[in-house]
Formats: sequence, C-alpha cells, structure tokens
Amino acid sequence: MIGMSRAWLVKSEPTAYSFDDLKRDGRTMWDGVRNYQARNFMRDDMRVGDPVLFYHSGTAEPAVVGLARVASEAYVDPTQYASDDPHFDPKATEAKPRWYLVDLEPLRALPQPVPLTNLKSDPEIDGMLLVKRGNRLSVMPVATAHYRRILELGGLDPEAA
DNA sequence: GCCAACGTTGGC
DNA sequence: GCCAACGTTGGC
Repeated sequence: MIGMSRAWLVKSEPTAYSFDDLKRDGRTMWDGVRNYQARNFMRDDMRVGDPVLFYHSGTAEPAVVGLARVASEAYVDPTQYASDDPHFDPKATEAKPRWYLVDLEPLRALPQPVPLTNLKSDPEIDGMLLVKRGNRLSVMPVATAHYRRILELGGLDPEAA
C-alpha cells in the first residue's frame, strides 16, 4: 500500500449479494446502505483504489471471503428515489439526497476464507471493529495491521496484494 | 428461530 | 432535547 491508501471492510449477506456475484458483475454500485456512519465513510473517506475486504454475514460461518477495491468516488445512491425499491427513502429529494455510494470492483477471492471465529481468537486482531460485540456497521475502516493479518490468514501475501 | 445490541423515529 | 417504542442487524 503506497501513500495513504486506507483499507475497508464491507458486509453482505451472500443470499442478497455474494463475492461471486461481484466477480460475475466485474463492478457494482454498493447501493442500499442506510446507516449514516457507513454513508459518511463512503462519501467522505473512501478513495479510488482503496482495498476492501468483502465479508459474508448471515451465514453458518460468517467470514471474510474476498478482496475488492474502491472503483469510484462517492455519488448519489439512485435507489433512494425508486419507490419500488426496498431501499426507497421517501425523505430523500433530488435537491437533498440522503444516501451515497461508491462502486466496487473484485480483485480476488481469498484462497482461504477467514471465519469470524478465527478473527475473534487471533491476538493480532485485537480491537478490530468487526469483532466488537454488537457491531452492526456494514461499511467500516480497517487498520492496516488488521488488514495485513487478514490477508495473511486468507492465504494472500500482504505485500503482493 | 431467538434474542441482544443498536440506530432511528416520533411524541411530548 | 429526552427517551420509549420500534425495526433491523447479525451471531448463535
């Protein structure tokens, strides 16, 4: 990681959108995020090229399964205006959008998915937001040391990735 | 399916 | 501005 590239983690239920779906699509709008903190990270802090850990939640074994990258600057999430969309927000207006998103592109699946339980028991992962009790944030920053450790556990060389 | 934790809403 | 009620997240 050259310069001030910052690592992130996004959660998704694979039945809704999986890492395989992202690989198939080649690129996707990370739409439907309806949490202000998560929105702010995307809108204010994400930069094109930042690495993104892709996490599967709501599964028998929740795990980090892939590596992606931020592929666009933030822009208005169009689903907030779509009355037939589950993420429709009647309080959002064209003049005052509420929700923003970035595009994501897949880089590669982790050769070895890294289960949440492994992270919880790993001393080097101490303090990571993801493993904090009651954490519900679906877009979060990841400390560089934690990011590198997860790549390592996932079977990727942190230097090469 | 259960339930704890959390964020948001809305009445006051 | 407080806070109870509610809906959602997400691990188990």
